[in-house]
This record gives sequence, structure tokens and C-alpha cells, in this order.
Amino acid sequence: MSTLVIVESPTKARTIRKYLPKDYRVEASMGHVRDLPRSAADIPTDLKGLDWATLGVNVEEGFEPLYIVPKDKQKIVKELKSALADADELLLATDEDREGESISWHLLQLLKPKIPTKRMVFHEITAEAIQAALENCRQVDQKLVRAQETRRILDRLVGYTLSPLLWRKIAPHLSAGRVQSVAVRLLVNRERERLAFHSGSYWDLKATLDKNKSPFTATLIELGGQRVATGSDFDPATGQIQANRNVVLLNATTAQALRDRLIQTDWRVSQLESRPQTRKPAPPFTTSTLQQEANRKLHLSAKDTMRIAQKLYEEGLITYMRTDSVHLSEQAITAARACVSRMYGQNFLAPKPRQFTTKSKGAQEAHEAIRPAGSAFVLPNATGLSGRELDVYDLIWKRTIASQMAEARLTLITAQIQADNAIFRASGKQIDFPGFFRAYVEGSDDPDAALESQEVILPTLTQGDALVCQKLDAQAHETQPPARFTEATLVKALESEGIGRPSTYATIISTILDREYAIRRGNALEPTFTAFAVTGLLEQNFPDLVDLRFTARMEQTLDDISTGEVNWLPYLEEFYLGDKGLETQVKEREQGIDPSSARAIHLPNVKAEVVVGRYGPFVVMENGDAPVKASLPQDATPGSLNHEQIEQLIRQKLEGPDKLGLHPETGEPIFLLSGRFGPYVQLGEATTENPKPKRASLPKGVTAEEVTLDLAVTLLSLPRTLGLHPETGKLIQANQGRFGPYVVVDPDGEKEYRSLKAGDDLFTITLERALEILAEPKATRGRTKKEALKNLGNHPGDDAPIQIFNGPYGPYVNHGKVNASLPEGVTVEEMTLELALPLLAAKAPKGKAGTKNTTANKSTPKKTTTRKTTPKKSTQSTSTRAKKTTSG
DNA sequence: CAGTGAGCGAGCTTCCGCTTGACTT
Repeated sequence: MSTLVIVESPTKARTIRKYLPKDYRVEASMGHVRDLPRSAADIPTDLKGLDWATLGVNVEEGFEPLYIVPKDKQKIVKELKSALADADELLLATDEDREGESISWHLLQLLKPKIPTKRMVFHEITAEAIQAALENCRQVDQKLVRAQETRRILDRLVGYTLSPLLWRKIAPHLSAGRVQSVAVRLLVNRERERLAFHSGSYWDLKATLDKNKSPFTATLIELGGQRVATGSDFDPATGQIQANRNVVLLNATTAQALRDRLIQTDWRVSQLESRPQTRKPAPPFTTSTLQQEANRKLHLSAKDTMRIAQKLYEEGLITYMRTDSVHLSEQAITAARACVSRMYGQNFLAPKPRQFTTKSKGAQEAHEAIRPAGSAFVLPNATGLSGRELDVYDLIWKRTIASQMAEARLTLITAQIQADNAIFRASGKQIDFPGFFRAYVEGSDDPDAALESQEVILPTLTQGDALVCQKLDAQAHETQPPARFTEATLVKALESEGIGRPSTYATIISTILDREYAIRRGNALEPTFTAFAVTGLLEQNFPDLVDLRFTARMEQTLDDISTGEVNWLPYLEEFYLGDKGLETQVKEREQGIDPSSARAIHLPNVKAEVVVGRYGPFVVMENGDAPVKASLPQDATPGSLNHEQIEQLIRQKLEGPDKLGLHPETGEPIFLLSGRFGPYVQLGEATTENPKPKRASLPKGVTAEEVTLDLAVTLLSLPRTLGLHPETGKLIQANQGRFGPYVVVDPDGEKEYRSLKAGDDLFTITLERALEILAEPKATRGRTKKEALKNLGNHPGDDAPIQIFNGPYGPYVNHGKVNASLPEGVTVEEMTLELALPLLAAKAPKGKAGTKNTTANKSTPKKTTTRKTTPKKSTQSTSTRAKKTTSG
């Protein structure tokens, strides 16, 4: 007989197994095993008709939750049950936080063990820690479980009460939630600030000064005893200098005049100041800070970062990647310090081990900080990793090492320089001892500030020194609106408010993008019209729920529930059914919310109304008694739309499309129109006989204003025939496609495509050049060609190579079109041809398959964007939700 | 791919937090 231990993740199961006695069996629950029904399909048949079944909470009967085992967990539960049958003791070893405690409780409810059962908790996987945990087991903490259940129910009530309201008032398939709606509101509020922003301009002077042939620069700060205005003196609402600021504002003329006067005067050092500064290293990574840094330094999305971190974790290279703790274990500190003294020397070691404390709200700290795993950190170049995986590991390694390094010591030097009645300032920064800078400098969200961290050397100066002014320039500046959120800054903001959890930051962003509350433009997240409409409705009717502090207050109550100071049921009753309660408020306000005004958005910079419609946003402009409506381009957002664009759209609607002119040969009119996919030109009018006249999109980078009749004629002349293939006699054409210009052989038959190279031009390319390009092999899809991790040799059957590649789910063996994962516990190094053959045989397609299926490598153009509608299987994931796709 | 935005309507959409999984004629 034996003891069954249940943990959350299979990787953790594998690691702790070796610290447990032989007869202990460790299994993973894969996170939560029960939940409220997600949709109608999850509701048991006997409860189907009940009005509270979809909500999954019987609010009239003591807020009793309806728990089900989701489809993807049924197999796991079955396996756990059968493992339990062979055990004579059960240890529940899920994480020691609210969610972990709840998982243990649900396991108890489901498995109903008849054998002795205990709750085991540990924070570190070492022989001693596990031993200590075995000796100090306890029972499941019911109060903590209740706190989790309250959280779960509250989130369900918010989400499943507000979302339907949005369907009724704005558009179907929208969503609202305690976390996502606040995140969207942050984006919207920032965009509003940007829209209300008025830029101001100011000038100053920049001098290049010299002493003993070492030039340095200084900036004008004071004139005639008055400070010279800078960006922070402006009122963002007006673009003017704020009231009560005693400053001089220079413009182009006054700055130039001042320049001409000062260049002739004497320059002298009037004041010198130098002060020492020390800098401490940043704490080791949490999920949130890792995502931020990977976004700033490696330009990875939160989702990509997590996928890579998961991989590193599974390879045993780093500790758990979903954590809110900055705590380092004894083992980690020792390992980091050993690395520092070996690689940088004793000088660079922090005199005492440095331990950090978590400051973010609501942290639960069930895990360590993210750091290289083990008691001796693997050096980045010894990991065998490459590409992004190596980059992320390197980042984690450096940040961890740096946290145990000595402080950096700097000297900041400020010199004031007098030139007649003007004062200039020069700042220098000298690094006296780099300390942890050697290993790691935290990235910045502000590129200007990032520059600042570099050393700026000033020559040795003394008060009264005479200086030579080599150059003096007047420079113009403009105040900038506050920057849009990026993934990094949004995650940072959410975390500091205690909103969302490490396991959810990446999915919060995915949800916002999936629901089209925001689009990603460059690194920035830009809120859409839908986001404005939804945020407006929620702010007007449920201000408390979209308040940044709502989650913090909820967390406080949950803490009080877990200590027994607050009773959970009255809290939920008040929250949902009370006078100010959610359900009460929805019922009260439902009538008053007019759908057409909820869908309408008024923007300060635009004199028309934008309406969120079934087919995307459109503008409505008053025009006598029949308002004019016009669709907006698909990527239009409140922040990208300007009044000229709208006027053009409206004018086109009123006067018909702009006519560019007549076709020089056929005499047909050529129109410039604007559609959902941007501007395009059209030859002739659409009539009933010819409903689809020839059309062509403008090439990238050409705006509607720049289009000439010539360009339109050339675009409409496409495809351009280059000639016949000298060998096969097949037609060769050049054309403009979704991925840019290309050439094609046999456009009505076999269709062999190649993209044009950087130097080639669609309109001048010759048949000879086209043949050259066509002779080259097709470029491999994706960014980089995959390199095999290891070659195992050739298959005895067909002599084709068998190789190991790195895939999204770990390394796998490849032979032709057959892929197979490595057996559990076998490393890439240990794999051999002999081990691979049976794996491949088991995966190989049976019978005749294999010959036809060449599509994988051939042309399978993705239908729409990168978002593919994946199989109906994974009903869990939000990103796989079927979408209304308007392309084809 | 390309000019719409209301109406009749069955049944459905949706939350947050834990965790990995891997389709076929």
C-alpha cells in the first residue's frame, strides 16, 4: 500500500517525487478540477430549465454554487480516483494560497476519500523542506476555501450580469468583468487624455562648450533671473503656460535673437555641485516584472513570454513562472552569490545577502521569485538554448545574479554656466563603481529616461573657469501627450492596483484584443470605439465596479472572510441583491439605457457622431432631415481618426465617389473610394450588368490624397503580363497581393508563386528577372528556418533523415511528415535512432495516407489574420471562440 | 472581400483563476 500525493502541475509532481519515500505516488490535478458551468452545454440536463442554471449560482437559495467537472478535467478526475483506490493515505499538496486551498477542498468533495487525508504545504522543493512538510500536515482551511468561493461567485455575478446587458444595449458577444473592464477603462481614460491634449511649443538654447579640448553641452535654464519654460510648465488642456508660473517662454524669434546676442558674450562656470548617489539592484522577477522587461527589452508579448517561461520551467531551468513573490530561498541566494564571486569577484558581491519584500497589493506569495532553478545556476551559454528562449533565460539569470550584487556608486555633477544674464546647466554622471550594473540594468518605459542611465562625462571644472562657446543653437520643442499603454505598462498598472493574478495577466490582454476592445499598433494598445461605448455605459451606470479600487476593497473583504471576521453570505447578498446591489441596479437602470445613445460616441476632435454598428463603427453626420452615414476603415480608432478623414468619407457619400479622371484608353471613369479595408480605386461604375467592376487597393504607404490618375491606371492594369515561360510556354504575370508584390507562373492552372525581392519593382520587372526569382526555392514560411537540435541518422526504411526539433510543446522527433514527442524523462542528449524508430512507427499514418497530405509545406494561406479558428475542441480558451470573420 | 446600420426570432454569447493539451476524410 502507498500514499497518494496530489499537486497542481505535472512538472512539480516530477520534481518532488525524488524527495519522497519510494512508496509515495505523486499525481497532478492540472489546476482546478471543478468550476461553475461555463455555458449552456455544461449544464446538467436535470437543471437545464432552471433560470439560475446559466448563472451557475442559486442566488435565492443562499448563493449556492453549481459545480461541474469541465470536459477537459474529466479524464484527470477519473485517473485520480483510480490512483486513490490503490492508496491508504492521501496528501493534498496544492499551493498554499486561496486558489490552492480551494483545489484541495474540491478534490476532497470529488474523491470522497475513505482513507486518512491530510493537507500538506511547502514553499521550496528541497529534501529538508519536503521532510518538514510531511511532518507538519494540517487539515483543509475551510475559511480560506470560503474566501475563494466568494471570489469565484462574485466574479461570476459581475461577468454574467453585466455582459448580457452589453449584448442588449451595444452588441452581442461583448463582455464585462471585474478585471477586464477596469483594464479597458485604463486604456480608454488614457486615450481621452490624449484626445483632450493640446500641444504647446517652446524653445531653448543648447550650447556646446569647451575647456581644454573636451567639449560638453549645456542647456539654457534661466534668463534675467526668470526660469525658462519647459514642457512641465504647460497645461495639457490648453497648450498654454499654466497660470502662476513665473517663467519666460521663448519662441523662434526670441530664441534666435537671444542666441545671436549670447554667442558674443563671455561664458564662465558660476556654480558647481557634485553629489554622490548609490543605486540598488531591482528585486528578482515576478510574473509581472518578467513580462514587463521581456516586452521592453525583447519586444515579446506577455503571452509569448509566458509560453517561453513555461518551456524553461518544464526543462527544469527556472523556478515556477506564475508568482507574485520576490522572495529568494536560502538555496537561491547561496547559488546567486556563488555565481557573483566566481564571475565578477568578491568586490561585486553585496556585503550581506539581500532579501526583498513584496509590495504589490494582494500578493499571495505561494511561490518563490522567478529565478534559475537548483542550487547551482546553469550559465546561459551552457543551457543549450537558443533564440528567444536563451534571451529570456539570460534575462532571468542576470536579474537574479544582480539582486545579490553590490550597489552601484555614482557621482552626479551639475555645473551652472553664466553667459551675460543667462544661465545654462550641464549635467554629468560618473560611475565610480558599477556594482550590479555589470550584470543588469532595468529597462525603462521612457526611451529618453533610458538614455539618461548612461555615463555622461564632464571635463574637470572649477568655479570661475572661462569657457569657449563653440556652438550655440536654438532648439524647438513640443509638449507630447501622455503615451498609450503598452502591454508592459498595462500589466504594471494592473499589478500595482492588485488587479488580476500572475496566471492571468497574459490572458487579460488576450481577452481585450479578442473582444476588439483594443488593437495592437506597434507596441501600443489602442482602444477601439467599442471600448469607448462599453466603458461609457459602465461608468455611467456602475461606477463602483469600474473603479480602480474595487478589487482592493474586495480583497480586503476576502481576507476578512478567511480570518472569520466577515461572514461571506451577507457580503454577497448586499453586493448582488441589496438596494445598491448589482442585480437591483441592472433592473432599475435597464429601461433608462437607450441602445442608440449607448452605441454612440462623441469625440472632442470630431464634429460627427460615431456609432458602433453591427458591421463595425460608422459615422453619422447631420444633414438636414436625412443624416448621412459612412463606414469607417476597419482599423480606425478614436485616437487615429481625424476630422478631415470624416469629412472626406461624408463627402464621398453625398457626392458619390471622387472621380480621379477618365481612363486614357477606354474612356471609362476611374473612382477613388474608401472601404472597410482602406482606400481603393475602381474602373467604371457598379451596375446591375457589371456588379463587380475592376478594383484595386492602394499599395502600402500610399494615402488617398496622394493617388493620381496615372497610379490608378497602372494599378488597374494589374496583373501585368511578363511573357511566356521559355521551357513550358506557360504564362508569367506580376501582381500585387496581400503579402506584397509577387510573380506567378500559370495563373489559371498550377499557380507557382514567389514574392518579389527588396530591389525588384512590380512595374518594371522583366521576364528574365522573374525567371531568376522563380528558379530559387520557395522561402520558408515563418521567421526563421528551424534548425535541428540533433541529427539521429537516417531512417532504415527510406533513408530520410530523422531529427530532433524544438516545438511549442517540447522537443520532438521528426521523420518526413511524422512527428513524435520524446518519451517522458528522456533528454535530447539521450535520444538515439533506436529509441526514435518505435516512437515514429507508433505515430506514422496507417495505410495509404501520407502521399496526398503535402499541404503542410505548400500554400496554405491563412484565411484571415494570424487568428485561426481552431478546432471546436478546446472550448475553454477564450481565443478560440468562433468569430464573425468578414473576409474570405 | 467592397456599400449594409430597424424589423420576426431559437438558442447562444459572457466572468476570473488554476493548469496543460495536440485534430482527419
